[in-house]
Amino acid sequence: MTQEINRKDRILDVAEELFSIHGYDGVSIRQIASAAEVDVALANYYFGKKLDLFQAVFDRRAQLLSDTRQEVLKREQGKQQSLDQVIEAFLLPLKMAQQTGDPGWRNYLALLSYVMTSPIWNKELMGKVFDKRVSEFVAALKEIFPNAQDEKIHWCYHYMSGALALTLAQTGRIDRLSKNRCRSTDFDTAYELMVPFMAAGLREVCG
Amino acid sequence: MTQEINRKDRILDVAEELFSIHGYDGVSIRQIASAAEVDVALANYYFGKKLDLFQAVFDRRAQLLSDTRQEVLKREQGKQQSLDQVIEAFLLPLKMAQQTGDPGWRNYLALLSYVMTSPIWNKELMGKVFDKRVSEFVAALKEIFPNAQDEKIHWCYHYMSGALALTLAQTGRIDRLSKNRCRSTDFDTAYELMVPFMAAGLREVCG
DNA sequence: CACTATATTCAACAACTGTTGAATATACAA
DNA sequence: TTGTATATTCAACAGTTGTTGAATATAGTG
Repeated sequence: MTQEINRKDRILDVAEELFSIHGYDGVSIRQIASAAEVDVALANYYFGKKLDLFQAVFDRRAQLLSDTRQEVLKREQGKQQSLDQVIEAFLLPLKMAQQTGDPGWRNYLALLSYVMTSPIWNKELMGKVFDKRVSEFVAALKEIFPNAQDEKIHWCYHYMSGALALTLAQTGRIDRLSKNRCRSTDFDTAYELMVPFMAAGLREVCG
Repeated sequence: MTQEINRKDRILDVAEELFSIHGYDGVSIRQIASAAEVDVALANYYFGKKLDLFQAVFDRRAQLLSDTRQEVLKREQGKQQSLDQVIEAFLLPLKMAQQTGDPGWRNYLALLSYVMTSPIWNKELMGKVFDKRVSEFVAALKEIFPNAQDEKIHWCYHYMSGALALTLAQTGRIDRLSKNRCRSTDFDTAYELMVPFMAAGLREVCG
């Protein structure tokens, strides 16, 4: 036996991967069950309806991610941080998730991108867990730029959020455009350059 | 009669809207036909398979958008442009599309966002029409930053592309986070702030 | 052993899916 | 008028969808 993992988790893992690639409507429960080598009815037994399964997949790592983010922000709090440090702290949990080497996390980040960019899922799923942490991040930005208009700060976060979402999606487009000089899977470089890029943009618009 | 539009175009319009919201797998041909007040078989008569219909929807405005982009770039060529001007020229076709006031264009831009962020569709659809213009844009950036590493320029474009994609998606998230101080539908402000933001980021990373 | 809660399978349901071929209608040219 | 190309409808197909209830197995407890 290669790995001793229970069926319930295997269903979650497979669903996570397939949903992240094909989206909610692009995957059937039967496909998930088949890939997980499990009977169709078993997915229903554990998770209920298809929507609940999707929710369960999303929730599993969402809370963990949000908690890490809160922890990092609290740790750095009151330290008179620079703009670069604030941004870095915001990105750190994602960096950590990827650095575990767990392919499940990589799939989840792609799923997160799918949810972030979908007009339907965004409202339903992002609000519950992530919006609170984002508001804290925006508040930290406001402290750094006390004279900036709220709207400008929010638009800047929007740009950063978009850049992040496309990174997490791992579409392979940057590989194609750069003739393989850059890799969609190279999160390290993506984060490393993102920090000074976003900091400069913020200073320009809000400074 | 309120509007005299032929059924073929009406199918395209409806498909464009529904695909942009629910994605390819989230919409059935029957839903499209029903919303277009047309028989199911008629969609097949005009466009063939479902995949061909999706392709037709995507292609209809893609070429127009790419052509406008090329035209703008050519017009501005050899004018010793500033970085801001180059970025503005790149965004101009999208701005123009939105300023027509045609809701169809708005739907299409959301569909474009869906394609840009999907690992599956990206490869298949973005390459044919858009990648060429993007390469020209990246080349223009290289002229401005002749000493910058190729990879850095590509990553910067990646960030810009992500910010753009999330804007086109109109998810409503910025409305929620900013307590309605900002609007997802406010493309004018989004573009206006995006230019200095991206220019500053580029200068920081590539300058 | 018997009892019980959990886990898993099987078979089936009604609804919906994309697609098609034949039948019918419409428009237009000769 | 007739002939013909285009447009539109209708009915049906085989396959897939999410979901469920009953049957069976398994594991753990007394």
